[in-house]
Amino acid sequence: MEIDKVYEPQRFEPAWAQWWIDSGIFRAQPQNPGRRFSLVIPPPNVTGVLHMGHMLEHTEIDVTVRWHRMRGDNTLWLPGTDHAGIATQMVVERQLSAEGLNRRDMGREAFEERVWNWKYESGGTIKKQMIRLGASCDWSRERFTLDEGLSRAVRETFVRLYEKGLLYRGEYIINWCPDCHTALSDLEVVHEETQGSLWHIAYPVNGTSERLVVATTRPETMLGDTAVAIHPKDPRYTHLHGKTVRLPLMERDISIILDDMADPKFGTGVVKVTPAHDPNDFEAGRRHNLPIIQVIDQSAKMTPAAGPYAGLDRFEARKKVVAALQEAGLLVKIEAHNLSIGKCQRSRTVVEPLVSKQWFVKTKPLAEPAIRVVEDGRIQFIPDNWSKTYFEWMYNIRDWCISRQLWWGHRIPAWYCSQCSEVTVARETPQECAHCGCGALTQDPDVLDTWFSSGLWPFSTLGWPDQTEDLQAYYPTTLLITGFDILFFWVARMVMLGIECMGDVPFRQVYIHGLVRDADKQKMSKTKGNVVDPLEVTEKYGTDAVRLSLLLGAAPGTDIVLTEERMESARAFANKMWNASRLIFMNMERSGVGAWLPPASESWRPEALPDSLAVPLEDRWISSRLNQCTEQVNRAIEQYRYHEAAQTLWHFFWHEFCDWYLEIKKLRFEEGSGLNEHWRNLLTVYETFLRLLHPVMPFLTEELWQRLAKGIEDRPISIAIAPYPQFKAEASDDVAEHEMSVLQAIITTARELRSDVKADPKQTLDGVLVARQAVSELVRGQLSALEKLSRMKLELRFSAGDPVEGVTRSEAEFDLIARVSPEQADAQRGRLEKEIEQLEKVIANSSRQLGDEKFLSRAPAHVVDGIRLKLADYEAQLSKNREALSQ
RNA sequence: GGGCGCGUAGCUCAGUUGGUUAGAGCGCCUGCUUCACACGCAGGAGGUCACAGGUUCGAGUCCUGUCGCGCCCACCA
Repeated sequence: MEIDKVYEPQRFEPAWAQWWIDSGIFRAQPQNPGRRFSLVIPPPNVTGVLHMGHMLEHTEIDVTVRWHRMRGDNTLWLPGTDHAGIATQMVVERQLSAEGLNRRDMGREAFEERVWNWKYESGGTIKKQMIRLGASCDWSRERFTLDEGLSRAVRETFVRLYEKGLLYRGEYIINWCPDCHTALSDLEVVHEETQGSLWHIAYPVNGTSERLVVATTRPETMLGDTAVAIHPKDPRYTHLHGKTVRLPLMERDISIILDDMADPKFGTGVVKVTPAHDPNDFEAGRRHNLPIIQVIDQSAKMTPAAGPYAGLDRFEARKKVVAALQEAGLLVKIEAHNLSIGKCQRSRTVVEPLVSKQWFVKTKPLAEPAIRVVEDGRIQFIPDNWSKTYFEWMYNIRDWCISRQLWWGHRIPAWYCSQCSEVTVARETPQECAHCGCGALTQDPDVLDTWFSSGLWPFSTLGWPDQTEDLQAYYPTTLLITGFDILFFWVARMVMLGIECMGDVPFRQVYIHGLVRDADKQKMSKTKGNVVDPLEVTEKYGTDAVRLSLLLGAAPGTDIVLTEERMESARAFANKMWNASRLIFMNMERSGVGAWLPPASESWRPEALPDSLAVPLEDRWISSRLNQCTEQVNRAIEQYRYHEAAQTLWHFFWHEFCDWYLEIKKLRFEEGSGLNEHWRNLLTVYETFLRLLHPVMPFLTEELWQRLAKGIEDRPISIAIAPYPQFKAEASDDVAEHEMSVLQAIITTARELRSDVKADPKQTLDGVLVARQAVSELVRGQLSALEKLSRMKLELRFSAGDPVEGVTRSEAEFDLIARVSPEQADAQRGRLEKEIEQLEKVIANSSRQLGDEKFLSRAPAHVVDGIRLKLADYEAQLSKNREALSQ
């Protein structure tokens, strides 16, 4: 059989496997309990995978499940959100394939350049310019969206919310990005701590000689001031209430208002009020019916209302304003001041609060039931503390600005009548105004926030608003796995919209995994350049190895550190898997064992050898261990403790199956008796383990399983649809586990002994094994295995007998004596002394506890008994060691 | 300002309801190319679990405080 000595994933992982590191184990489960945790990997005929945006754009490799389904065109489709980036990439990928190219061959940079060019050519920039010129735009933007079904769902939702009065269009102050030329939701604004200044400006009070000094971080906005505010109880200023001040530079009289917004302890206690350019001031303006004067426009240039400063950039205007104030002697002082300024998440431009007409969702009525379902436990967060974060946000939620002035996205299904100015909201393009009946309708040029449509994902992907079979079967789904970075953006909105549109929660549990971070624990980001490219590392280490290292790091509540070292060690495990399999396959060939699979539905209880009717100890042992492993893995997966599952699998295979079981089986094959039964037992365990490991390493296990099962008819087409191993109480074998642990102890002791006396590795040592009565049968039966694995020629005794020259090591069940020269024996003393020291320590510890009345009376019996037993062990061993040392 | 979390071996981290000599991977040291695997095998060193109190028969684990670090949210001009 030709199998490479070193694991080379490229040889058997299909090209699309590289896209596949983040699913399989993590999936939403259909409600049908019979199909719980059926593992899915794509059948062999799948030729391409379109992946979620986070892989391509953000390159945060989150270990995420996404419910997916097959499309008729042989493409595995992971329905994601409708980010324009994905849509664009999909279009470009199609173009490439028409040209006989693919993105992997052309490399990441070339591909991204091409994506960018296409975006550019297709109108992104043109649209921007058109907006700047004030032209209307009639682009059919929906051509960029992924799915007509989703567009329908979006329109349906919009209309429903509108009809229920949960949507409104209003003039409010919103976050505006002057570079992207669009409104942003609060969440899309990132705050950055910046060193700024606090300018103190004097406003002369009319009719007095007094001046009110205001403190501001944005002096240029003073051009749009329509009031100054003082605290109603601030004794310094209350006498000025009712008077007006003269707004410097603009020479406009504005009123003095009383408002809580002015904090007497901050600055001078006087606040300038610019309703057009500050959210706080906007609210204050509403309260006091102040006029709104917009002095900065959508491109962050000063408007004609700014008088002499019109046309200037806002930062330029700031300098000029400050200079003019200085000249007028109205600039009292400038203080250094740290403030956090809002920047656009996408373009990093400083956000300008602007008053404009936008669509908003009333979120309070949506948030209330969304809070309740988490309180009631109908949705459960894992780890649970995320629900606190969720509540925190939900309780303080503010209305959600959903209109965007971007060139892609779902267009808002609202039309404005040029006759009566009323709004018509409709699922399909209306022919006439719903209010006056005229036909002069213009559709709202804006599109919806991408998270609006993303929030519909749990049911829009299932065919909603149609009542499809999918919807019946899969909504609500059981589990969502995601990163906390989109808890508010996405998860919270799915919950709100799911309850609103479907009347039920979209999922029962939300598993929040950590973010993947680099070796320095930094969040991966393109700008930092610390991105681990999944394509590169899967190419280098293999998909399964990358996946395994992600899983090993995926402890709940912690971030996942992805380093080359971890991936190397995961690859080493894959290689171990590969080579152990090689050993098995080569020996199968040698023994003339053909393809073979155990009956999948049956227990893996090992079979007896015909000659003795005895079941080989190693088979009973490994079966019991595998059963334990199965239980632990199943439980770990159920509890989302993936790192534990992966580690358990690792330990079982490497340190039990390979280190002990295969080593013993190799000896059996040398002996050459009862081969069929040995094979049957070995392959049963091996095959079961492949199935157990499959969700963690889908490709490797599929490959090995297919080789094992080659030529067998009437079997599952893939390991993926073979049943997942389950714990079987009757498969536990405590006797075998104990007996095996004795054998392991003897062999380990022998190896330590060899090492201590610096025995030549090639030399077989002579020795005596004194076994206690309880294990006499065992060691007699397993003598040849003991001798080979310990490289000792052992004389078996069941009582001390004649004294033996050499070094002695003792355990509860046996003494092991190696015949060595006195010089070699001396080398052993160090270990004995150290062991004695340790034993004395733990004995003192245990004795102290057992002598403590309070401990005896209050500790549970099993703890006390456990310590008693241990103490007896320690003492026995201590005396043996002292004896050995005194020889 | 509010909220969440972290500090355990040189490094990266596990440690489930408090209980018997605190674990893993990587790295390090010694020996070994033994015909599955040097991406390996065998053996080994290395931790007063950030610090200080408290609860308890018993604390890495629970409570309080201190120090150090990280993240999220927030309209202090």
